[in-house]
Amino acid sequence: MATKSKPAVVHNLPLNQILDGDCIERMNALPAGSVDLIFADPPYNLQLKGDLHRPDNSKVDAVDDHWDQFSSFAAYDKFTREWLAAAKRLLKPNGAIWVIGSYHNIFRVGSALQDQGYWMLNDVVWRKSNPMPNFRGKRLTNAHETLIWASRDEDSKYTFNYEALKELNDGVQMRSDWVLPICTGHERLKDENGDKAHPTQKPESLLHRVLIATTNPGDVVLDPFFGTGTTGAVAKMLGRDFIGIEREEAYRKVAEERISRVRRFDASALEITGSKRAEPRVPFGQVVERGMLRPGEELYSVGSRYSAKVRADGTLVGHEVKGSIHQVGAAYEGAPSCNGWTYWHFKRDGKMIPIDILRQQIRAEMEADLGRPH
Amino acid sequence: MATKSKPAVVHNLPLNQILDGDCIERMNALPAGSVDLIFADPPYNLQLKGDLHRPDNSKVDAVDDHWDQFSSFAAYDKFTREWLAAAKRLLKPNGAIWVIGSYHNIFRVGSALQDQGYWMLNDVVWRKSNPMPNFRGKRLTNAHETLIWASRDEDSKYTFNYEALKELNDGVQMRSDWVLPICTGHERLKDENGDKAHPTQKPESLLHRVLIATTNPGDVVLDPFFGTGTTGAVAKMLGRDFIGIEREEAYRKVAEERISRVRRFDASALEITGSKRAEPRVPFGQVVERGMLRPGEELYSVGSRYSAKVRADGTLVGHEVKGSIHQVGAAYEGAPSCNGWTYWHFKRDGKMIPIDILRQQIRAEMEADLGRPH
DNA sequence: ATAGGTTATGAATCTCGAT
DNA sequence: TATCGAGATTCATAACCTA
Repeated sequence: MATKSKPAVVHNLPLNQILDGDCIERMNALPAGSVDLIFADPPYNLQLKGDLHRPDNSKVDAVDDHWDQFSSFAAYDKFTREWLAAAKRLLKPNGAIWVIGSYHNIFRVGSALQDQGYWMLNDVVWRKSNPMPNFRGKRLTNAHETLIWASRDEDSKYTFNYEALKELNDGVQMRSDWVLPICTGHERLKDENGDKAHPTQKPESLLHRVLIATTNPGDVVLDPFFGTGTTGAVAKMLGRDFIGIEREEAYRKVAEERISRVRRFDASALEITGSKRAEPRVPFGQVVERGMLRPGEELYSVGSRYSAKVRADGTLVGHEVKGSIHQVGAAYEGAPSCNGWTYWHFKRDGKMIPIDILRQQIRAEMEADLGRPH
Repeated sequence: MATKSKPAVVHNLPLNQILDGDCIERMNALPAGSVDLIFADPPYNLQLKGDLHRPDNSKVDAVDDHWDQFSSFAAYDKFTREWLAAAKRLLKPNGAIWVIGSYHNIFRVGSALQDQGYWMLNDVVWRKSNPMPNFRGKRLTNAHETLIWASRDEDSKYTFNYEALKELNDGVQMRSDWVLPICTGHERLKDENGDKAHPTQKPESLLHRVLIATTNPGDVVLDPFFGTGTTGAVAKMLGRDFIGIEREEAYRKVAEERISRVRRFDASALEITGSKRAEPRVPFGQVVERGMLRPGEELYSVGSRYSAKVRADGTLVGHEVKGSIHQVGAAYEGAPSCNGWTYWHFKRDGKMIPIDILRQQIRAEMEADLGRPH
């Protein structure tokens, strides 16, 4: 219960500390209307059945911790409504909340927020640049999580640093979808055995954006599911005060140690994120989906030597070959590889036009598009 | 109520028609368990206060239609639960549903789906490449909408064309975030005055992806909030049957006219990349029976690390193990399972050849026998 | 030292038909 | 309805290892 970097005086709040115990009881013991922002990463209530193995037969290290077990939706809803009510009481009138979740729980959380009179400002999609794939090929890769940003009341004058976020986003408005990598490498905290200290540690980049967007220096940020303390670490860096609540001793210990190592940034030291992006990859299927080429339409190689027909899934069928634009081109040419974008042409008004033109159109739209997060 | 392109016989379903009236009543009048997929774009229950003006003072043409007005969350929930229940009754046991929405309503919809026993498969984010900017700078640009894909029951054997979607995405598995432009240009339907015919017309590219992913040709797709008929138009193109329900006369008229102009793609363009799971099963014993491998011959794992001997009944004997090609491979690797077809190799002229080659030969012969060239 | 190849791993509601 | 066994299935990134 240490990790102090500043005396706790205002409202008698236990600032920059990690409280132990149950988050609902702890929140109810704090003074009402004293917190500027709450960031919450509650249990997701995953309902996993058996083990899952990768195609190489290695076992996936699943989230099977006791704190993620609920007996029913009703039990999960009860828990959710109780902690959200405690959170609302704690917020200042102009305070706001962020909650992160997946499709297992976020719809329950969102409904509860609305029912309790929170005012939804945005739902934000964290698009993971490196998600875990779907190993059995039975669903889409679960490549995102959802955050809800809501103010305490409909008429709250919430904090939103529009200009700062615009700067973070190369001068255009920040969108509701954020591309950020998951937490790995040195940032990922390990326990004594070298295993991950927490199964669901969030990346600091995510908290960085949340806190820059919706708090000011000196604000009090509370995290009722503190875990290994990402919220506290980023809050300290950015000159915000935090209050953490975490009932697992092991997590608290890791978090305290972590936060003690964090240095507060100079006011001038705010991070610049200006990584150049490679040209975005455009799947040929998008050309078909967007109706730029129709299923059934013929494509031709240079000189019309070969032709193949477009299918609805973005593959080609030719003479005894089918596959991607690259594969069919390579097969015809007897070559090990082939750039289908420059190889294939379509006919318009008697003219042969390379399909790469269509890719360029799509890329132009993507460029024109507002917002290039990250 | 026309737009027929095929006689309605199966189950006496009104195929390829647009029904008028209330969607709940209409759905309840159709036979239970008769529909493969439901795509629903229900009212979003937007809570707009006054008019919204752009910085140049032009007025934003908001969704303020009477059908989007609900007096409370309770009223919206009641409506949602009623139409979802009617939809569930209509679905075949292996049927599935898609619902699209925004943060105003999707949390209500998601909770209702879970409460009614639908089984969530993915939430999908439609990331708009060209969203409307946020004019007031008080929030993030609302640049996405959310779709929920759920099967009727937890144990439904739902349709998912994994390989086709992988092709659509340039050979890597499709993710849960889809970047697609909003509906504009020629695709956006206009009324007699040149105004948009429907405030929330969805892009055909979105429906294309949904229908390719989760239906097969000939499936019946129902859309209870048909609007201007994007679902019907794309279903017709892709050789699926549709049933539309729409209570607004004006929308029905636009939709009928629109769908009548759509041409179905020919069958060969609708064939998509298939699944290996659908290939006929070949017992390893057939390889031995046909003399492609002889009893007593040695098989080797990759790198010749392990070997085993073929027996006359199509089992293998190795070092202290015997059983199927899969069992012996799994035992050697200490793995929970093993695909013996790709694990084992035989030697010919000093080269190691995977036994899966032999299975492919047998399958090719089986195809030839059926008189189906290719 | 560097380049290149190999291995490890991440909030996951992850098979299906025959018996 | 439960059990059994065939056999289908992965992407991005960082750490580690080898030449």
